[in-house]
Amino acid sequence: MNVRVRFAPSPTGFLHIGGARTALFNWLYARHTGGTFVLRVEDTDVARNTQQATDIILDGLRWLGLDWDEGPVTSDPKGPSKGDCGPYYQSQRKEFYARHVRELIDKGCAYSSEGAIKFRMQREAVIISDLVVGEVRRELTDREQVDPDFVIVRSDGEPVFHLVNVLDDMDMKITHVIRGEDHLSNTAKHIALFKAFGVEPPQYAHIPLILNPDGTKMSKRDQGASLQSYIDDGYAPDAVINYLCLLGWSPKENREKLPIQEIIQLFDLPQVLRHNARFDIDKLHWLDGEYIREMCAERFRDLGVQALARAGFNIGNYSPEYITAAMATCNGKIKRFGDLAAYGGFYFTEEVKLDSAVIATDFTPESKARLAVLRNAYAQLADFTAPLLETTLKSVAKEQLKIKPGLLIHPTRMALTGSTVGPSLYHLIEILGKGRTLKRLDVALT
RNA sequence: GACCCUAUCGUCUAGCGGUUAGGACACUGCCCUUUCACGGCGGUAGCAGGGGUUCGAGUCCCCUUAGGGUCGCCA
Repeated sequence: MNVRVRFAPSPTGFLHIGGARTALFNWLYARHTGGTFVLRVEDTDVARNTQQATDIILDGLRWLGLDWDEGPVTSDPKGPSKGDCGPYYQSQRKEFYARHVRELIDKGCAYSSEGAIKFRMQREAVIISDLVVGEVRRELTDREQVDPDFVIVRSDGEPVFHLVNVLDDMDMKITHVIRGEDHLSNTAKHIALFKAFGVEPPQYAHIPLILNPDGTKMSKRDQGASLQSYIDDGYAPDAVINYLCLLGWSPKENREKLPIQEIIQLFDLPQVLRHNARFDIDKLHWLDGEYIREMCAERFRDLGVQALARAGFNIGNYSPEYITAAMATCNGKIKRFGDLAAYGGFYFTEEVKLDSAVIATDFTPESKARLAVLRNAYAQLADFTAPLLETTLKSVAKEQLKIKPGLLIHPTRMALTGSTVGPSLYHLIEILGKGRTLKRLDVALT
């Protein structure tokens, strides 16, 4: 059987991290089985859905590297698409829905009620055979006992989610519906709808939800709910993907970090866990650091430059060689690119900001006197390279000042970078160059 | 209120009747070290509770409790 799965987001203006994982699991299953990954945009709510909102979805999926085999090419509902089951925007499928609603009415499966059209739902329990959860016998709730029928077309003529979702899955020949567990109860309605159309329902796989760290449902407004926040904080997409895979699924054998190709190979639906998982930002942070550390110098530099540009640095003012060298000293030291500005931003600003508290503690008259000695020693160096900078500093400390190098190292770092943490001191000085180094030392000495 | 799902360290998980209950993140002790980070060696911490089944239960069954989801003219 040719597997066909789909991700069917509604353009609400942001891509939920849980939605991103649903997309990921669909994508993984498609890639694992050699099937087809379809993207369908459920833009039935005209008032709320804008092209801009759709771009957020498309760009988010692209950022994650989740390419779709069928679906829209642009955020324009009337624009081009790939695949034979289009249009892939629900706003463009009105005729199709209307036709099938008539079919339901003709069959006696649906009827008008107060201007809306309702589906005649069965009263018996529905058996849902789920690849993840197992067999579920879904009984009617007390309210449903009173009226099991549900609206499929609103009184304003707009078809509702349950109907269009089923109709499109049917039309797009979706074989496996992989979605959040919040849809499990609704699946009874969907199965009944499929039956009414005389079509065999797809296989279902309801995956557990991603919860907040405190165990509550992660809603739009919660911290970290939007994929955009991870993009903004400078996480690497492959790290985010890897982390998301670890929520509700395990590669076993005590493995945590593994390449996407291997995940594709190992991933399968029956092994997906049944219980919800809390989002652990600390672990993502760690994983991201692992990915960043293994980046080649070029990728690190390029992503670093992007992050600094986002943070407002004018890196265009510096030479490519300078940028490359500066970035090389930060490579492997940060855990996410959002931290780069604080870590290596001093390379790209002409004035180091020293707060008054630091000046009071680090630049006492005593330490200033020591710094002045170092400044003069450095001023006489013709060769401003790391090994010489190191031996010079150490000899100034030990032989001239008779102190431990650390007492000189720390104020020097503070004067040059404005921070107690940062890249290797001597390499940083070499890159900064004699001009900037002396200038910054002078500023600290005043 | 009803219906559905779920339950191993704080968190993510391995475990699929017999284990000293393993790993990772986080936290933490020591070592390394010019900072930070990395790395190395340790440590704290878990089977929600109660009944069964069984020679034997984290693993199977039931109940309770707790958490999550659903019951919309939202998706």
